[in-house]
Amino acid sequence: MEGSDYMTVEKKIEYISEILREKNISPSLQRIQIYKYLMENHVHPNVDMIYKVLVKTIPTLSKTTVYNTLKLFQEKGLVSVITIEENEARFDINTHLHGHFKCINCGKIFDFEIKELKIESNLEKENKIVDQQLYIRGYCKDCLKKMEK
Amino acid sequence: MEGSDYMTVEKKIEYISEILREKNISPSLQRIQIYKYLMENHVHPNVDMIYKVLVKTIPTLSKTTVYNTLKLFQEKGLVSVITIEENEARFDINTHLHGHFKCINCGKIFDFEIKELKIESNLEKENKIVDQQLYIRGYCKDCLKKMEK
DNA sequence: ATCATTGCAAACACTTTGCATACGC
DNA sequence: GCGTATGCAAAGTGTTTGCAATGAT
Repeated sequence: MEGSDYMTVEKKIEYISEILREKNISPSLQRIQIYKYLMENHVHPNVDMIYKVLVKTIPTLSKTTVYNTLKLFQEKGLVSVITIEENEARFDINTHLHGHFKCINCGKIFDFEIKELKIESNLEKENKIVDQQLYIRGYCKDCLKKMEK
Repeated sequence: MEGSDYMTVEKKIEYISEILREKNISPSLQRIQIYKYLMENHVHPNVDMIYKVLVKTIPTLSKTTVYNTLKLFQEKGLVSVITIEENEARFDINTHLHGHFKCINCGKIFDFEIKELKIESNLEKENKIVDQQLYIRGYCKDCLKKMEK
């Protein structure tokens, strides 16, 4: 729901609280703010990025809480973990299926659209799919231009 | 080339040496054995699994060498890194595009076939793709059966 | 008062780095 | 003999764990 951009802060907090309650998560300040950050910043942040931004408004915040909360969100299907980086987890609010491209030169990660994806029909029938991720690694447009010079 | 299953050890070593030389990698004992292991064991091993098996035949082997070698192979496009696990890298000989399913209950990882995949045409035109990975996380057939009971 | 949540500090595990030793042409 | 490859030990880094303090009902 992208209409959330136009909500007042209070309405947004109530909206997020409701999402959390639906998943049986009690809406604490920390949890609301972490969800709000992910909702407003589709930048595939890692734990440190989330922590550094939120600790400014919640000075007592600890990284453990960020870890705990993201793990909880993940278990409840609210966020998906992007493991395209080899050394750290990144997080994204669960939206429709889309791919992630990572530039192996500048490190940038961006989304791309998946138009069609067909896999073995048995896989979907026999197993229970929780999460799908398509990763592409390579050199991005901008880096290719710089390399030509 | 699956005919490699029927090769004598000597022929296989010569075959691997040639693959390495083509990529400007001097075929040392360690490098050959690591490549051979990946060629014969499509089990998406992590560094430790490779190390523990090979140290039996190469007692002086160190994990650093396994790390170095896999990084080199990766740079030269001989192996692809599977980052479906959140805490460790796994490795696979580069073959045709296929997906990896990871059971979030038992931890098993297995391959599946991708029948069709269409992404934004601009992505392929404008950027240079080096590696593609499709990951699906969920509950596998066997674990679902056990859960029913 | 009780149970859940938070957060500090220490422990863990995978990976990288620095540097000395050994190897190969 | 000289450049490359190897491997040990130490350091680095993201993440988890144990447990005490805090907060909510």
